[in-house]
Amino acid sequence: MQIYNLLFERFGKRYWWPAETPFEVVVGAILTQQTTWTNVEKAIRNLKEKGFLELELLSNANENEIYELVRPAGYYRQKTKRLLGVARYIYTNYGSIEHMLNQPTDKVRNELLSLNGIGPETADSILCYAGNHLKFVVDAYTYRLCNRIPLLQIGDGKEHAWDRYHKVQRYFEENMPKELEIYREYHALIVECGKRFCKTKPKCLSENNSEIERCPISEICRYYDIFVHER
DNA sequence: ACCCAGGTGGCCC
DNA sequence: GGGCCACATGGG
Repeated sequence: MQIYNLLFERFGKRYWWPAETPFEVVVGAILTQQTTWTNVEKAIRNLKEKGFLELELLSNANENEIYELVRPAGYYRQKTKRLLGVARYIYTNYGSIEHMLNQPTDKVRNELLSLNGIGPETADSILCYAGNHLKFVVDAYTYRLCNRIPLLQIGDGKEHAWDRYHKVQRYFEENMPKELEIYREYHALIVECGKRFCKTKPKCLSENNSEIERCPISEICRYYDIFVHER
């Protein structure tokens, strides 16, 4: 939790997830896969203008009328299909995302995971930010943080991706308060820190010294008396 | 002209 | 059950 505090002091409250409704979280979670949020915002804006952030309308939509709206978010054909598939599932089985989320965590999670286009990170994002479920979201930045501190050496490879995901998730969940606000802010703080300092080339651990001084990961390492060297 | 982004699923051996 | 690869746009 010292890590959380250090990140919080540095970046402050993030107010995640940036969305007006739970269903918008679902849409955003799918669109943001392997894509920058600024591109996702454009697609969300397009969908919102046409009213497609409303479940019934989206689930009755045709792929061809969605393609162009989703295009700025990249992978637009694939994401359109996934969006429609998920919307149709929720609409026909529950009528609303809130109704679907109003069930035990594990049941919703397994159901989400069975849908095409929803893997562990997307499922947990929906549970944590659209619902009120205590599920910590793990992403690429979380792995990098674990590796670089080093907190939980986990590697960067794609092998055993699911095992690795749940290993990291369990580690965080076992070591943090069971509070929704902390779950939400912590992941958001890791993303913010990652966007600035944890690119694939570890800027914070190399190049100029002023960046090293300003990098919270360096502070964290200093706090834990871990010697950080070039890698 | 590269490289990368808040992943996921499918196919091949 | 791994190890690759397609998916695609926009910004640094």
